[in-house]
Amino acid sequence: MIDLKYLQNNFDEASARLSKKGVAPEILGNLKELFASLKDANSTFETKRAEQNRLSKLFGEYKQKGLDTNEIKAELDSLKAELSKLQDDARIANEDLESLSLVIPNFPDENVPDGADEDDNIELKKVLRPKEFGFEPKEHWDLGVANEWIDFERGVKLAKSRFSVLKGQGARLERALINFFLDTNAKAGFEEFNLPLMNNSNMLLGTGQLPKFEEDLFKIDNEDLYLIPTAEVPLTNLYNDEIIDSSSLPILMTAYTPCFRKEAGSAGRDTRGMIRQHQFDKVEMVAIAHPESSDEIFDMMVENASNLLTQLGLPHRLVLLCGGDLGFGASKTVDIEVWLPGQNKYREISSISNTRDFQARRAKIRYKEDGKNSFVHTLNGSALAAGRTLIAIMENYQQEDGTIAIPEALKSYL
RNA sequence: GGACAGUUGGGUGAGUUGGCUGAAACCACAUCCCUGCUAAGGAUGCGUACGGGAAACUGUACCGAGGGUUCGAAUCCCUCACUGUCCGCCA
Repeated sequence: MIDLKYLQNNFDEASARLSKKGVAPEILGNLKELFASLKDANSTFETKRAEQNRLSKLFGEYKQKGLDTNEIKAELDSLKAELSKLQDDARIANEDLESLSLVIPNFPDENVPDGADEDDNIELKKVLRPKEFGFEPKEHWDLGVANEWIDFERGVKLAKSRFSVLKGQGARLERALINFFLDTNAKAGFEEFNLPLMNNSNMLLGTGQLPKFEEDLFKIDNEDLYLIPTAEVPLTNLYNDEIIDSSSLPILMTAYTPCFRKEAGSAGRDTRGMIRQHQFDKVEMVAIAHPESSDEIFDMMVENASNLLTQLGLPHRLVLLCGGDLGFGASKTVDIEVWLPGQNKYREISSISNTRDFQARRAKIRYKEDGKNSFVHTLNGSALAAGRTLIAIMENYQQEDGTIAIPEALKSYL
């Protein structure tokens, strides 16, 4: 959630910043008005309520002393009627404000480039050079089936399309990757967690998946529970509604979880292969940071994720997302894209974002410093998406005879 | 799934014949004093959010959530959620 006081006091600046994300100024104008009318409604209500409290107390005292209370009673009766309406007004104003403010995206950082979509993203750097194959490199779905690492048909039989089965060496390799990621993250200072894979709606609201993106989530029938689309949700919300002593910051966390996504808006995209699945394995990093150090931690997280690919010998590049491609809650995002020789292109394998205080406001995560409470900054990033890393290994380490070599860094894990 | 009990501030835990309790007491924590040796004693402070005020301070809301009764509810009533214990079932 954006800072509504800031919006109110710096409207032009705020709306210029949000236009980068394609938010129309009129919508922000509405938001500002709703905020003003909530304050109005509250203050009217509070004044009357104070009066009621005062008279009510007096009423009690009169009763005790056996004085005549008729006059006070009459006043209180009329106040009561008034208050019930004022309270409704305030409640409605609050609901209106909330329903709009929760679907307004976060401000992009100043240095986020303008742009509409991924074509306007900026490549920051390339790491490792794609190797030359002396033959035509195959795509992972061919390699996966030929080596009996992936069984697409049976995945569909068990569930539906966009589900697959890993088997034998493929399954072992993915498990090795997960362990390698977790161990490496731990060395970088991230504490490991094992988390509920279903979270309630308030948690999804906290990290920003709800209310706007409900159609992307798998919901459990008759329960206030959703399958998590990323470990960012439970990790960040570990501190939901908590106040952290500033001396404990930053808090660095990592977790392996399966992730579940409906991919509602992706019909027809990546239908073949294992790139875009309803369920996939991912190791996530989350940081809860002091606002002053969140940029530094962001860079460290990008470095850490990139380093994982480097250790695996996988060529990749870092991309700074433009305003139009930036996610709902992010103020800044660097994507890491791994080279897939079979597809002959770079594909996203990690996305590291600083949401600044956007999620912290929704999830009420604060830190206490010198007796004062302020919102923390929250950051998240994949390190890494295990399924896509497996794909990258298959395509980059394929050999002319169709078999797949094992990266040196993983050998101790197999 | 069945039965009973419970849900109060960072923790333990009073308050359940409705108003003097946003909340005792104790612990923890912070600052200070005393004192001195790895202890003890004393003083003060110490929930969150929003609003007013330069500040001191002050108004409103919050005692699991929502609704009701009442001039007034942590305290009475209803619904729901969660937790604990016992039983059943189970990896």
